[in-house]
Amino acid sequence: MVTIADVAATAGVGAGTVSRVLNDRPKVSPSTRARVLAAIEELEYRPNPLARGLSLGRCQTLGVVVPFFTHASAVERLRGIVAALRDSRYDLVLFNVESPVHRDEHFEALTRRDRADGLLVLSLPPPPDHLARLRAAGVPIVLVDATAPGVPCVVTDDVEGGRIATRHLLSLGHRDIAFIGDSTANGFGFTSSARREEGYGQVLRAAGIRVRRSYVRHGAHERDVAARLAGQLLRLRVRPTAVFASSDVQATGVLAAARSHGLRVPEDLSVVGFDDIEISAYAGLTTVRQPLFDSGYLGARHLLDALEGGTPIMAAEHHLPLELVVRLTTTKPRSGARG
Amino acid sequence: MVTIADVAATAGVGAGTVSRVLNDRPKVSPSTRARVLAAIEELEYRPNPLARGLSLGRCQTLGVVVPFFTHASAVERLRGIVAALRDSRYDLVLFNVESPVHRDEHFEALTRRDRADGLLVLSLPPPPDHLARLRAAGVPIVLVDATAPGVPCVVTDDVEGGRIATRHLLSLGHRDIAFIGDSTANGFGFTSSARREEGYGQVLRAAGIRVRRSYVRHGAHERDVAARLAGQLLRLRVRPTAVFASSDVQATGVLAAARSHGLRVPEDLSVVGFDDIEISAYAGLTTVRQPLFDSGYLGARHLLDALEGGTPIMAAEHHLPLELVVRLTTTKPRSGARG
DNA sequence: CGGAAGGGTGGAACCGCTTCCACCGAACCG
DNA sequence: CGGTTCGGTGGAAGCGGTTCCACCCTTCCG
Repeated sequence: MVTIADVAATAGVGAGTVSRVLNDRPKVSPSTRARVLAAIEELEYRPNPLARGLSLGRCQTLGVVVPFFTHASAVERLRGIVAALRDSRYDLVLFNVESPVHRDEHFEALTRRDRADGLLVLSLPPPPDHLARLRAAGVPIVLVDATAPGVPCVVTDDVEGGRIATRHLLSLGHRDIAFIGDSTANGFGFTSSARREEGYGQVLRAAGIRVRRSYVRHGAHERDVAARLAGQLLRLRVRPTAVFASSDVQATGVLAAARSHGLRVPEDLSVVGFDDIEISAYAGLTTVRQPLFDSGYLGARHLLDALEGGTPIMAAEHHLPLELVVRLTTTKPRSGARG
Repeated sequence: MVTIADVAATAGVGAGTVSRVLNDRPKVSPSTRARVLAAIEELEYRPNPLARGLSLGRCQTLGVVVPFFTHASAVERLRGIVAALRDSRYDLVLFNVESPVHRDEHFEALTRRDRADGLLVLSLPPPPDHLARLRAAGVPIVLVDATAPGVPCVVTDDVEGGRIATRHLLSLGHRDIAFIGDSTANGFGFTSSARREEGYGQVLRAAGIRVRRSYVRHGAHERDVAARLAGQLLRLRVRPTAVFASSDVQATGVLAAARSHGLRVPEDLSVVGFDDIEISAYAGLTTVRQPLFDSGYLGARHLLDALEGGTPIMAAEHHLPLELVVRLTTTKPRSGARG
């Protein structure tokens, strides 16, 4: 393995000079620089990132903590992150989280600059104690789809998103609108679903519609679970004419349930999702679109800027817009659908 | 930042002793060990992975090179890899590839033990020159869904998969069976699709059916592209009664095309896919299932064993089984469908 | 009872890089 | 023309670990 000393010897200079050339520092004469570059070329020298990292106190690595990274929305956010990192010198290290224990282990490990130079956390509010330690250790951190006091984040207005979806159904004439969202006791502190539900409730109440307990169902963020919950809704005496699911994955579960109950969508049941993941266009799903790719991209750029600019990261909230995408799963309720 | 020297001072021992305790080496008396552990506890000491890596010549990192990591099949394989790494000490560094240049850059960077201790390459046959350099540098490598001479790999029999799908359609009574696969000139050397096509051709010829040129279409591995190609097929004078798509993503494109041409599936058109990704069950797609999760898991385990056992990795081929999953998109052709 | 053997230990050297400091020589100034 | 200044450079120190070697102190054996 060829080292900086070999290059120095070949070029007939000192190691320090080679280092200066490598890092584009001034104070190297053009002729020396050329000689060093020639030696690097000749020996096919590549700096050892570990040694560099040890010396510099950083490791050219960005940690991404992401719960259930195989979920379509997480993948799309990751895509944005990868795109942002594409032209940087940073590698992406993936920390998947599938349980709170899991999450704590990762945060534990990442509470030091030597594991990752910066942290991108998706959809997961870091526990306060970890956050405090991260701050103390000076590890820059950006949250995407989550918030914490004093931490920069990229978010959308989930409450407003809930309002948008519900207003859409309301404006079509629906009054019996159900909601399917994540378990409130998910152990991670995910809040998106609850906030969307909040918007749903606000709009209904503003329209003078009581939010029935039986119309609001919670379960794990999975298609099958959502399908089961939807099945329960569809068997109620007063069946809802529309369902707002707090994610597209759950919405497709609702579609499956409707199908297996012999109900046509949208004639018998309108369905609105949230996210606009790739499958949604294919499924013709009406949904509230949030810019998933952009959220990852912006979060990563924000982190990179802080890292490269050396400025302490600003605790700003970056808000991304939401947009109703009307496709084929929503329409007016049939007259007399009730009862 | 607390270092090994701090721990040594606190415990009243030398740095070497602390290191021995950390690495569970013998030749440390129980009492000394206890004292060191107490000091570690007290100071909340965590070894610096960079320093450790520099000294040891490895970095506790596994590189995963994956083209288009957002594709559902890649995500599922990644899930297997992450699961296998879960209880190891290795971090996962993701190298996404979206162009051959891209690929070469990554391989270039990874041709040294200091970037990753081992390499997992998905669906991508490494170019021979890179392979030679990797081998020279002693970087263990395992291929998943790809092969290269002398490199261990985890694969399925794609030719057989093509046969399975085509036999299924044939046994239902179809004779006009089209194929939609990846571009042959994809620049990456992907071969899965071509091998599935090979199996398709073998079965047809064995049944005495000529493979029509017009029934075989190639394009980028995307739903929309597949939908466009399927549209071309559906407008042919002699319309095929069945389509075998070389992946489920492409199969869903075919489904979309059928829908927009007013054709019912499976009555008017049977469709078989390949992979059995998550969406396939939802879409009711008949497909050839390959164990994606397992492929990632096994590949990673294989690599970890080699890394931890220190044994030079065996250049074995690990074959994973294929299985026909019949759902709702295939049935007998309507009599007189031809013409 | 002296010497060999060997467990237990401290500390120096080393991994490959960055950076600081000392130093050299040329240019510039009074 | 001697003394600053400053661009350019070599080399040592340091980053935080691991490992090797030397050494000490028992223990055991002849």
